[in-house]
Amino acid sequence: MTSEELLVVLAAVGHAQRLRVIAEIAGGRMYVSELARRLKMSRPLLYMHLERLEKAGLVVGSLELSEDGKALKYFELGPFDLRVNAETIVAAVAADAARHSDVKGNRT
Amino acid sequence: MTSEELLVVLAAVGHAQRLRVIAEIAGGRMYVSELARRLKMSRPLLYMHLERLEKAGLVVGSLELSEDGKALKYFELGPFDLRVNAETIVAAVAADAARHSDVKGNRT
DNA sequence: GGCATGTGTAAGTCTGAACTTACATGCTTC
DNA sequence: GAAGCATGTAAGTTCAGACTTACACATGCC
Repeated sequence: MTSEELLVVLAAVGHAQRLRVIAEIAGGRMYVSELARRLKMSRPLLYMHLERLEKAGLVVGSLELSEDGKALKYFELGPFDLRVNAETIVAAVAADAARHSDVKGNRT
Repeated sequence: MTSEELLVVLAAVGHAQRLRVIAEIAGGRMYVSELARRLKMSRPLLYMHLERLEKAGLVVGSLELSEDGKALKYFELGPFDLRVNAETIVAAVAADAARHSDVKGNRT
């Protein structure tokens, strides 16, 4: 895992609103508008956060059609279990250095 | 652990420069100016990052006197091993809610 | 004294993320 | 066709954090 990949996750999870989003979704999948009401957050804002979380692989969204024909975008938690310690971080940063010297796909 | 405490750590670690700082210090304790040279980062900037990391408990600083009388501020890694998963996050957010209702120190 | 090396901080800029308001679209139901 | 509820996005503002330059101060050495 490169530090870039690690950062995407850490930066995504390092925000109060997004922690709340994750905690809420952890209780079960939910569509965006419903989630916005629960968290008392504007929908566009929630949208932004969800995008960020999704890019980090922390949540997964899927657009579905409800029985009464409404399009609902459901989100649920993606599987993640990250360990944050010196070892993880050193490995990630080292992976960057490796990638930089690894210009043409040759491995060390 | 409240989400606030969790956020201090996650936000601290969720930054490229600070990951580099941690990775560098992981190789052994080092004083600020030396660290700044290694990372090719201005000292005041590094200072800011170190403060942030220290507040999060990720690094520990100690001002020491070198043999030739110079004051050197050494930093080393603090012990940390954080698990980032749904469980951790839910627990942290729940801790907040508990604290809010827990106005007078009574526990649920 | 002057220069090197170190710590510590103040003040300012600048950029990107967070957040708001607003509007487009689509589908039902009355 | 108007109202209600949903998704999706565009445009603007606001603000905190990142970053720079600059300075004050101390010590050791030539």
